[in-house]
Amino acid sequence: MATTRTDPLTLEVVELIGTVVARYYEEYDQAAAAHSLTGAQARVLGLLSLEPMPMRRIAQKLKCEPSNVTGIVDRLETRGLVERRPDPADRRVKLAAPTEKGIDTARQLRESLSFAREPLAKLSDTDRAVLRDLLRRMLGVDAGS
Amino acid sequence: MATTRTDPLTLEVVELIGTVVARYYEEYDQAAAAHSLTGAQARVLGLLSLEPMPMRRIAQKLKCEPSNVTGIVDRLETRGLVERRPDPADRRVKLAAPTEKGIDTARQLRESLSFAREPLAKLSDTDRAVLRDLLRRMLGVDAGS
DNA sequence: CTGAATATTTCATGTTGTCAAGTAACCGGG
DNA sequence: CCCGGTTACTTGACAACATGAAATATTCAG
Repeated sequence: MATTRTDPLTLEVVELIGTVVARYYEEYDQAAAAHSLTGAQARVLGLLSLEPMPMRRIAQKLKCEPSNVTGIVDRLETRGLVERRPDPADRRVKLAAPTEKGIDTARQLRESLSFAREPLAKLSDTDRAVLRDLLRRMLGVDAGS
Repeated sequence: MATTRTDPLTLEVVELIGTVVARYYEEYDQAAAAHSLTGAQARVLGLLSLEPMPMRRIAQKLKCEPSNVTGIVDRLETRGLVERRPDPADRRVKLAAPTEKGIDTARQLRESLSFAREPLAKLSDTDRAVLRDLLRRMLGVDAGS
């Protein structure tokens, strides 16, 4: 622990990761803003474009209160990007699902996210594989995932 | 660009980085919350603990409007963590500087940020050096920085 | 000295976030 | 069947964060 604070290598890596995080958010918000969406709205729309899901689960994914999701989905619904459907299996549940327009917007969003291109383009395939392995180990992800 | 969307290796790396970003923010907010600070407040306090600076510059660092910074510094000032000082060189400018209590809080915050320890501890020194080099190249940072 | 530019604040407004309370629906044991 | 506990979602009140426009004070160039 004393090591952690004083080790310059670790400090630099942490700082670099901080820079990556900042750039990631910056690009994400920019891409969202280009569609007049906030970051939170873009994130929810992205989630739903993979698979419609109950409000509850959106809150779990976003790590926030369900009441918060109500508002975000409200705004997406007002803009015609998302709709609420009843869950045939449980009438308490409302499934949020993207409309066609929502799916299209989500696709454009994904494509305009230059993060995947810009910084990673500077690395060779081998480099990327090494980076992947390091990140996996760092995050404790098993290779199968 | 078609490459970017279809290359599974790149996609996985982007996803891993997304996970890193999420975990980074999660830990940051947790550490801040432990001191009853919001993420934004902790970030500003961290900035100022390195060096007092004008409101304007805080806004530039945070990439937000100066009027926003007014509120955040207001709240930090109310809690006695930060104070506004006149800039002797320019009477328009107000320098935000941490109080002793603020410096102490910032130090505790830095130390409680386990991100540096937890995930990176899983890597050897050699691994960390490789990771550092990859991130540097990815971000286009010159080694001297 | 005058007028443009800069630093900060204030105000109005909208989004995100929490928490507590309310409504509707499920589900188990009697 | 029905009753109590749980779950899903919404609503309302409130704080923080974010933007933009307008106001104030100061600097600076001409």
